[in-house]
Amino acid sequence: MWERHSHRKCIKEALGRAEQICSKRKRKLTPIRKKVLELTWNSHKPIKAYDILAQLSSEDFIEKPPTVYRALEFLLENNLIHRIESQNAYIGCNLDHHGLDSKFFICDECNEVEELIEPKINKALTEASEKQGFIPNIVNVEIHGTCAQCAQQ
Amino acid sequence: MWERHSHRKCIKEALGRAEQICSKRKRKLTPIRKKVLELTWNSHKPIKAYDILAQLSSEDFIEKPPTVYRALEFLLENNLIHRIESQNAYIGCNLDHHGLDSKFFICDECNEVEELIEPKINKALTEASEKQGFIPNIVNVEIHGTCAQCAQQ
DNA sequence: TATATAATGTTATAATATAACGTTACAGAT
DNA sequence: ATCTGTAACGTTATATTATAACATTATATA
Repeated sequence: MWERHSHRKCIKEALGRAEQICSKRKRKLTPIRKKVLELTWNSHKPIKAYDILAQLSSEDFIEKPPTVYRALEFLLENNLIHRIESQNAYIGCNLDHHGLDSKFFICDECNEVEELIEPKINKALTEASEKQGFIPNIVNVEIHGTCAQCAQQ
Repeated sequence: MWERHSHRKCIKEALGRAEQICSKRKRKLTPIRKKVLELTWNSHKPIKAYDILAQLSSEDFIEKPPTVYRALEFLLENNLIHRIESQNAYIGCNLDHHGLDSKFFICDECNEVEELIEPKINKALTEASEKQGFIPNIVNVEIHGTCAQCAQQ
């Protein structure tokens, strides 16, 4: 899926967008937060909290779990990253979320994750909720399987 | 949602169904597995592995983590329970799954969980997958919000 | 009965995450 | 410019969730 894209540009865009969002919301994208965000963009694969920790340690950042979890919390709150629940891992987000919903294709072969926006899925979810009288707040959809790239091989 | 149902009957049905499924598949529903399954049915709220452990200890069962996790693994494999990923918790399942997909309404007020089967959601998910060339295997949908019961209050 | 496999027992430890409290940085009020 | 409150970060400790690895026991069936 991603093998030909310019990933450097990808990271740069993500960071630029993060700066914008934070300044709009008057939140600070501090060096630590920025670094953690960068690490979630190192690839299109989810990264684990303790792997982030290890990477920070190898640079001149402080290396205690709370540092990482606080940065992750901040980034999650601002929709700059998401948590892949089925993997206890985190991944950068570059989409505009209307609501608090996210949906992922997770390839079990190469472990790449692609986030998608698909109004038809949202519509089906909303309708099902209404049918139950359930008022949805946060929706998370994780679809595990094989990506197009890996399926070809 | 559930306040008026006969929960004893609910558990009994779940256990009966589990016996059937296991015998059909030639898998053994041993005392430990049965007990763990029962505990996931104690309420319609997800239960944590270490809470199961605590309950087992208070009876005459052995009380080590692997015991519980093995039982959970067996029950998961046979679709007798599901894992609520956003809570690291487990809940009994009484539905027939055609594929490896599950969808939950999770009430953030009372913590009750309702599993649903909704072909329209599956259709939307399948179509989105096809559009990407993604071959889905396991699908998990967790919808957090407020249930009808709690919304009324 | 022999034997292979499944299930369980047991010890230890890995992996993930948070509590609690102290210190520093910084924005806005005076 | 200083005061002051809040946000951010540092630090220690510990809680929570899960698995590895190997020993023992139970069970089915050849």
